Amino acid sequence: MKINKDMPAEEHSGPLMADVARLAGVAISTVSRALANPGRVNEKTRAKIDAAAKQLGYTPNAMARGLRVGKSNVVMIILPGSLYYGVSQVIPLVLQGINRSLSQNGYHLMIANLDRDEVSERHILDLAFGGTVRGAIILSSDLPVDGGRSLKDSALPIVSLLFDMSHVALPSVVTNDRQAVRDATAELVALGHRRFLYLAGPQGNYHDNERYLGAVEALAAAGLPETAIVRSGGSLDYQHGFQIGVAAATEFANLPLRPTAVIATSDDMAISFMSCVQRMGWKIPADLSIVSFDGAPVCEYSLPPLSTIEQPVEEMGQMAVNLLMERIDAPEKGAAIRHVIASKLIRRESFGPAPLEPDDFRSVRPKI
Amino acid sequence: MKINKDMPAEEHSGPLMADVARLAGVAISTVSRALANPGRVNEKTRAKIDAAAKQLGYTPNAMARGLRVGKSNVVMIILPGSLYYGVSQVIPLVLQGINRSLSQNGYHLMIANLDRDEVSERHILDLAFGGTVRGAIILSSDLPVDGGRSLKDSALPIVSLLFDMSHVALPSVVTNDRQAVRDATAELVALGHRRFLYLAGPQGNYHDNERYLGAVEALAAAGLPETAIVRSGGSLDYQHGFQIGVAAATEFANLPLRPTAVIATSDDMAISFMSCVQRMGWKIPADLSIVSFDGAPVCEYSLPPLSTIEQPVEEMGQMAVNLLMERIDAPEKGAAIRHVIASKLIRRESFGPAPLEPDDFRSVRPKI
DNA sequence: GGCCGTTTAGCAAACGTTTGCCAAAAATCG
DNA sequence: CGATTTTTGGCAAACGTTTGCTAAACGGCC
Repeated sequence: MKINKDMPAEEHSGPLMADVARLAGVAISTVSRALANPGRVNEKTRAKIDAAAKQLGYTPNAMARGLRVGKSNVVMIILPGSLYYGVSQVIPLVLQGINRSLSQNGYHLMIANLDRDEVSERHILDLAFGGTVRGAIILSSDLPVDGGRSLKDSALPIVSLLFDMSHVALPSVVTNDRQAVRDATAELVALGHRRFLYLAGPQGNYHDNERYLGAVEALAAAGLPETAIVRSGGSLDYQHGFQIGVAAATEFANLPLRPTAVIATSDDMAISFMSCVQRMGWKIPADLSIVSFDGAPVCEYSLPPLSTIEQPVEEMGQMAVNLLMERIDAPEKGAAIRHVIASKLIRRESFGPAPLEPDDFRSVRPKI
Repeated sequence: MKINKDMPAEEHSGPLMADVARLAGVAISTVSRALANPGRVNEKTRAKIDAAAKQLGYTPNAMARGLRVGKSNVVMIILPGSLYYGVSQVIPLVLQGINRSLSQNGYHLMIANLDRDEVSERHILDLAFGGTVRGAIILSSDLPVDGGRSLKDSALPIVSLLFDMSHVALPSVVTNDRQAVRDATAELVALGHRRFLYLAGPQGNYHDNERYLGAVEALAAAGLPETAIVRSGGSLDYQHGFQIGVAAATEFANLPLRPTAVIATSDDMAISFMSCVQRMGWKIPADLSIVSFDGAPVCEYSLPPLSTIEQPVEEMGQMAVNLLMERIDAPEKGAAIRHVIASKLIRRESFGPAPLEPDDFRSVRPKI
């Protein structure tokens, strides 16, 4: 007779492996082996066990297995906090791509939001150090820290997506931002543009630096002075990119020497910028060419359709997962590799030749 | 002497509760009580334990705890599959809202994609029956099923978000779609509109029915015939809503009796529709009024700004989480309640009086 | 029938917690 | 100061798997 000294799981619903074993007339260990290690067990018994399992609707308890083998089958994605500055348009695609790849590898996806508060950082570290997750994909340039613990110190395999974190030893999947902007800017120069406006994202953002540098390099290569480009935005105070575009529009309107081409760090800000300046009376692309970043589907349907430098996020997500899987299988293998995926400029109508400059272009302002 | 017969966790990184206990000079059980049950332990010992834990960087193993107590602290969100038909714009907001609420309750968020394939359904059921998740929030109208097992049969607390699933005993958080469309349509009627186009989402979608009925009811109330509204779209073949809008635009152009007002099931399709018809030469809102659904931030920056019926998704997510928490705490309490949250029409420029009808309106077609 | 090679049964020890129960200590009271 | 009540600490058994080991069962072969 069994003495029930403690009473933990009063509501433990499902069938156990022991039930399957009983029904199939085999030992528990055989069931375990049949379900996990193929080949370790006779095909006939295996079929019997499978049938029994199906009949009972048996599902192995993931926590028990995880505890025993010391591994989980969950990967977390750490999203930048409060949030999604420019990339809100593209987040669902990222998630979908990553989730699909993980599924194929038998993993599940957990979301962690890196808000700027202590609680969220603690939660992330609890997941990392508490054995809940097996690996992480991070979409932010700073790693969470909380009282002594730091993600960096964890043994957790991590790969960085969109941001280049190879300098802190994280394998990173990025696009060739700088190159892409350089090319796009060069094209704009070839189209006659001589004055540029750059819409920046959050201060110090990795992409910002890269992209801005790309533009600057292209100007230098064309023999244009550095003053040919004006940088706008760069505040962290905005909830999302749209607001940056709105602010930039008024800034644009007040510039004494108005640029004829705009390069935006994200589609969000380009869309709102474009909307505002058009309502102020400028024509796109007649007065102003615009090109932005991310390749959000909605760009195709703005007025005019927005040229954007597409980040192939699905492909990138897949690659990030692959890298993570490698890291999981062989933790020490390979130092931080930077994988660069080519982004490509999708040319749409927002992109055209520079307007002819009237002699008094300084005072030119369209009538509404 | 300890015999090491099996060798499971070769790489077990972190400190254990036993280490904390040793460092603090107390028993393991005391540590456990100190960390979990406040008040069950002397304040002084507690401080000692906290210090020791922090010094070691100790994080409790979630799987061990979960196994012992028979509960996890993970909730999954089941997203409609291949996917995000119309709501892609709004998914990040939903996720963020839900994640924030869950965090406050000490839960983590796991993503499950309900693609239409067997693998994804199996994964979801593994999560549900394998004890990995403690509850689920579902954004789809059909529940996953896989060989014998069905989500419906699981003891898992589930709440439905956006879709009314109260008829299958799931607490549901929805907006008053029908009412909102009825009101919006009535307003359009009052503005002189007499012919409507309705852009539908995937066939049989709950929202579609509701919203379409709302429009029909408004027409009936105004004494207009049912033929006053034309229904377009409704195919499942499109990857996302944008394509529905494009297809609807050509359909619109070919209608002999052109509608003067358009009601779209999602912002996505409204945006692409609007873009297309404007490029064909129609003026919005002069020739055509448009109103859509979801309240995506981007609507504010379309040209013209798009009127949209906002679904307060953050609030809805929060409510869904609250309902789920109730269900978790008291599984049998309360049958399937339907919580209706008011959506509100955000009136923007895409919404205006009906154009004056020339006598030969049948042949009217703007010149480009 | 004896021998050998596969399979499977059975056992038991983990994995790292939580928790009921009892003993010990501390606090309170007469 | 001893007795009684309250609080706190420690022991050990679970939670549901996996896995190494040994021994037994089974089948085929000479």
